[in-house]
Amino acid sequence: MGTQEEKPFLNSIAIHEKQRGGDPLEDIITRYTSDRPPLILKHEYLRSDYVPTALPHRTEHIKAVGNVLATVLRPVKPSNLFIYGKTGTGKTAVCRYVFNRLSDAVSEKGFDIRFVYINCRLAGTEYRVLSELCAAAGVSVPFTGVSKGELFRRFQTAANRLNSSFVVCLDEVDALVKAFGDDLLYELTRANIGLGWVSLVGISNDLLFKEQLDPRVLSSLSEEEVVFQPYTATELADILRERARAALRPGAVGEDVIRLCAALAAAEHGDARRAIDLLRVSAEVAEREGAEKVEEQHVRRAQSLIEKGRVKEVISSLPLHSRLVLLAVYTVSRKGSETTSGTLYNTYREYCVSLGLDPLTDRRVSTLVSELDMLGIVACDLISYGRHGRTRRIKPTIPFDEVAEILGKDEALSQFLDGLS
DNA sequence: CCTCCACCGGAACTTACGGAGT
DNA sequence: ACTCCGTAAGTTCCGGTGGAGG
Repeated sequence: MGTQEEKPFLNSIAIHEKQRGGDPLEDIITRYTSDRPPLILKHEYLRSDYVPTALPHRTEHIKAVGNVLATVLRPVKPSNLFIYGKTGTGKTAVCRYVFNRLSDAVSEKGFDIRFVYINCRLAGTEYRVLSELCAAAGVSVPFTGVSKGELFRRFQTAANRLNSSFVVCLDEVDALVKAFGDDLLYELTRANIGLGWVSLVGISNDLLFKEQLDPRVLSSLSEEEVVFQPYTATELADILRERARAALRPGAVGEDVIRLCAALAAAEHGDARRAIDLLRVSAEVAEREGAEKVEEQHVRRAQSLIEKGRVKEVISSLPLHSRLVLLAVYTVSRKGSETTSGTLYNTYREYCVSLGLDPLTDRRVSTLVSELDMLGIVACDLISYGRHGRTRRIKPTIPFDEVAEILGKDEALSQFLDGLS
């Protein structure tokens, strides 16, 4: 969920393309075999996870992070470091950039200091974070079956034997702590591995995250802190200009398109990742059309494409009961009545009964609704009807047709949509 | 001012499952 | 074959709670 990796936008675009008479592939083939160089020369430079050699407007941050970690070159254990900032402010890119440089410098000097980057949200569990640590220490561990304590012990013995030290970056560490508490962080900050040491670089995009930490963990983890501010529209434009220069055919994007992408992304918290995604998809749209250059209309289309793609992706990966709940939200609100937890649950239960399914409890449905809320496909607020109780009011956030289109693909669900669109 | 509805949401517990180790 | 472990989904239990109506 959340941020998107590479998406097959290409397919959906290709399908929408009108078929003219004759060979439907002819257009495409001539386009791809023509002598004219393609719009996009280097796809990888337009991926948001690519770490460029230069990071515009982040020199100060690179210096700050570098200053803290540079003691590895002595080699002395660096202070633990905490990095805060919203999504797409360059935290990950800066961290990886510094890691790359320092890792080279360290191996030139012949020290065995290993730089490990772990994304806690992608790893998902404490167990998998630990197993990535073990992998960095050169021990392979089973996917499951061993206790966390055992895993930690294996990491320590391996590190001990190698006599090496670690700088571990825990990206999106707030996700880990929210789900599993800060025990692992506590263990790591005081890990004792013989002559070596473990330094932590925690990255969080939740600014209130600190409050969830045990004071002991907090004090040792944030010996040093660096805060990342969101990019402004002009800064985003600089970033996009860099990427476009590296990735696209010269002259393929005008200044107006860069500015537009930057402005659209800046409106959404100055998220550089979104800005770059937007530019990439815009270029892809233009490319597929055989356009000479990327125009404003391509950007607009790319934006709605990204949004639709996100919604579709999220909804179609929902488990059955969540989809039934979602369906109930949209059908009830379609009938005009206000959707409260009670009415929602009743409709949901009817659907379950007519499908021959055991309905989940209201408590469970309540958390499913919260999940849908967090995914942004419904919107909830808590209201009180006084004597008549307190409940959540659940409102749809996406046009009914779009949801109906996606949910309707399921035979079982489409029957409930009949006569509503 | 107090009551009491119709839920919310935290926490502990249960069940099912799949893999490891022995 | 059997035990131990982690994960995921779900249930049971229960202590709140904002505010219209008494």
